[in-house]
Amino acid sequence: MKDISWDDLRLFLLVAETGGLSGAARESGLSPPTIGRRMLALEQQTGQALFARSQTGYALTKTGDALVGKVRVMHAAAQPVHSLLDAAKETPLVRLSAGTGTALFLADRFQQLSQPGDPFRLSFVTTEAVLDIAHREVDLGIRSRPAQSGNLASRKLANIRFAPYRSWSAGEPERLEWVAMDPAIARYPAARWVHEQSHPIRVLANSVATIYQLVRSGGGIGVMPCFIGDSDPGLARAGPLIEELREEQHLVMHADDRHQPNTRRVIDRLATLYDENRDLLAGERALRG
Amino acid sequence: MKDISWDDLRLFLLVAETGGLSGAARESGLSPPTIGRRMLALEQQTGQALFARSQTGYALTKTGDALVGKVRVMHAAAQPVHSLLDAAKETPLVRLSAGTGTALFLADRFQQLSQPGDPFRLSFVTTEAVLDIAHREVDLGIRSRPAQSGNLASRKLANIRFAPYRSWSAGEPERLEWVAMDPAIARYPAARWVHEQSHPIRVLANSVATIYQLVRSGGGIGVMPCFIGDSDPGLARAGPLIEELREEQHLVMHADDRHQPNTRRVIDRLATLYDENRDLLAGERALRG
DNA sequence: AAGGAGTTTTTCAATTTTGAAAGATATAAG
DNA sequence: CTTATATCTTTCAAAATTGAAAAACTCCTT
Repeated sequence: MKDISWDDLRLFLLVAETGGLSGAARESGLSPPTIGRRMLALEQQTGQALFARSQTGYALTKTGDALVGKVRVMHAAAQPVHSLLDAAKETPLVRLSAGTGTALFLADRFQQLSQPGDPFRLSFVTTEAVLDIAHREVDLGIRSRPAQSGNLASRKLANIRFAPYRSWSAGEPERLEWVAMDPAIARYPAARWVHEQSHPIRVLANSVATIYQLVRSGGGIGVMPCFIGDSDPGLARAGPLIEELREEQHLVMHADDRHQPNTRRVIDRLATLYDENRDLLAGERALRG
Repeated sequence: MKDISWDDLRLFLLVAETGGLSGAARESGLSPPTIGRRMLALEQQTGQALFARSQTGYALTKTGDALVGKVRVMHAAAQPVHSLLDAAKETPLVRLSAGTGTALFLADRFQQLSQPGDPFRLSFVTTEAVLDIAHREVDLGIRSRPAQSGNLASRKLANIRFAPYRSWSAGEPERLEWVAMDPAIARYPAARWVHEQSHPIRVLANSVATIYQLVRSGGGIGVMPCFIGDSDPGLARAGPLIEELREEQHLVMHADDRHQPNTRRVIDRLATLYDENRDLLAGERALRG
């Protein structure tokens, strides 16, 4: 395999955590010479020294130090794989995934989505990551793009506009610096836009909800969807609608679930909610400018 | 290696995505017979049929379907490993990690943490996951436990109390159902507490911030730290402080960073902020009950 | 200072994995 | 219906990996 072996990364993590080959050997069931060789091969393949080797064990280099943090994340992501085989019994849930910004919007109107007497529970999965509906990570997802693969279906919910916002009490926009998404994780045009201007950036965040909170508390100007900014009387627009930033929101579902009663109900309610708020989503309900 | 090979999981993902052995072979550089064998071995090791095999390719079984979603998450988690070697140049950041609930508290008081003229930028990493400070995932973390490993240092910030909250406008607490953390991911006592009572649960969420938002919009009663609930005039306590739920917050840092000027500054500011809000954090500043 | 424990590295034979080639099968096109 | 194409499975020899054993080294205890 031309790519770096995931198994080697896993061994790397064990060596790093135990501080040597013997410890990693105990954990993995492989022999110390095998592990030593694979770490050497990993270093050669990557062209990076990951360890400072000594008779008493392996210490991480600076690069190794940085790498181990990222491999831990991988390791954490592998845990659900193991859990899968202990498949727990299912409780009737409808899992709805949305980004943190959209979740703010939905939570405020939650009463329309989940009602007393419903024969299911709604589970909000609030994340900036895109979870896989085709493979049942969640049941429904609110996405910026329609379904693309054959076993997914989607329904367009709305057009979304963006504008810069500031706290109403924050003073003159010209004096304010900006709140931005961390460029290392900025994935959408709206997340990247600030970095493409020459605005001074004061603070970074890793989610739309955090940007909203920072702006709300006077942290500066932040770009966010109008449905967030225009819903909060404590915020004011700090400039016009941003023409380049137009998104759509689509409700994506597994095609097999469209007519499943509980999911159907949530779908219909979402459609109604979005319909009633069409102008807010489109940036036509500015409270303050 | 006694555990399931990560490389096999990766191949599994390739087979699933391409629909067969040839596609996976093209992507991986391995031969079709090799991949076929490894998938067979994976199935045998796990005791699960992951594929429906045919002359025209491999289709996923239901179990395979469920598994592929989780392997995708692993795959996504592996991306930063690759990025690491293209180490971008560093901009002076101080990365502060906090859970979504704590991030709400900090964002509201952001002006105390980051000030004009600072020679660094603050990067909020808002997550419910515990990021690794020893290995430089973040610079500072607000944790419920003090530092335990030798190369970390910590400083206690506060004692934290919890109470149930409802929206002030939501009506009689006795009639309300509860908003809870999804038990599948509930890690702390505060997240599990609701499930240990006999309260009817109306909706699940995956973060403290989402619980807060849901409660705020009348979704029901939710347990949250007092520093969140008592900071919002729109919320009221729905019962007394919960005696069983007491947490501490500690500021954890890499021992080498304690005296690094930018980090030092953030540390001192956090300490001051927490000191000034000691009573709020301890549940002694109830707005409404 | 000597001995013991623990760790890493090297050597070599055994075991495992791999891919080339051949065979089998399904599907599409003529 | 026949032929061509694409894909998967099986066989076998070559290549790669592995672990046992021995050697080398460091650190700690007596």
